[in-house]
Amino acid sequence: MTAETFITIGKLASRTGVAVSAIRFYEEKGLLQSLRTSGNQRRFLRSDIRRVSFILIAQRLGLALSEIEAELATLPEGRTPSPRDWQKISRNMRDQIDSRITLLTRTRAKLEGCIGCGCLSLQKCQLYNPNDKLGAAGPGPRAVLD
Amino acid sequence: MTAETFITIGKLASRTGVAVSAIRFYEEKGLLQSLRTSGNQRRFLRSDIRRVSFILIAQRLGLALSEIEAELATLPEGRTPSPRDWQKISRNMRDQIDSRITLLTRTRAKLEGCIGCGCLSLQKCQLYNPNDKLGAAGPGPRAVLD
DNA sequence: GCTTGACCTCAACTTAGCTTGAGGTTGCAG
DNA sequence: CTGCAACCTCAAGCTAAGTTGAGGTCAAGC
Repeated sequence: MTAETFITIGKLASRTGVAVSAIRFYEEKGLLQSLRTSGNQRRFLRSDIRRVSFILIAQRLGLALSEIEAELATLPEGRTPSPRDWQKISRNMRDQIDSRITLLTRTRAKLEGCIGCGCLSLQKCQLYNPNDKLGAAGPGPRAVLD
Repeated sequence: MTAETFITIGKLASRTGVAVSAIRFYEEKGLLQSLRTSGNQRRFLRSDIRRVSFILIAQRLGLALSEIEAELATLPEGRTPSPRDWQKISRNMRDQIDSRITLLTRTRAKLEGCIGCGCLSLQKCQLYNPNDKLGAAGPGPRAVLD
């Protein structure tokens, strides 16, 4: 017998550590696809384990599900992605990580000279008002560090 | 006339770039305190501008409001915090940033050797299953990269 | 001394990312 | 061929972090 190509939702859940309900949710959101048995049960590809793992890692990096969906959309639908497919997506990921590290490093540098010196309350503070446009229009705390 | 010690909610909002509704919300959550006029309007300390700025910066770093509240709780209530107070909190902050950078750096390193090589779907993958305890109890995708 | 913009409360709504529960069906092991 | 764990759908609920709106009050400038 050939190695089973399809796995149940429960198997996908236990292999990735996410709840069955979360997997259904991801599918609903378009991050996963599945086939159905004649009895209407989902069947996933083994390679979806990797796909879910990727979702988890990307979430860790702070990506929203919608952004993750965009990344995953570059993978071939329906067939098992090749290592090369994953490598490409992985490069994007590394770039995201790089820029997050850069941002954090810069923030840390500013923090040293800013909260430390007590200038945090001044409008000219670089850390929270980098472009001198506070009190701008629009709701939400969007004026900071963008 | 002495410089005004107290500012209105609108002033605090415009000086920090956050919405008035958000400031009320922060107060409700215990991140800010205010006095009231005889007519029941809020009056904040000027130093609350700094406090709100801190909230915004901390949010940027990914802290939840509840965590930020914990940080802020180490500041003196009711009186204007000294530069030294802020320096202390700023050190904590820097430590948090440091550990986030470390985590990202490690994740990047693993990503190189993991998604890149295609092992992401294997249970032994370090990246998504560092301690070999997948399928653990409890809801949510908590088994990954903790 | 009035007008008007800024302020007040309270309740309901929003988005993201899920979980929980009710009520019903499937599929595999014995 | 039966029992029961695992699956199904759909609706409702939850937390975080706010926003929006209704209905009403305050205070400061003319």
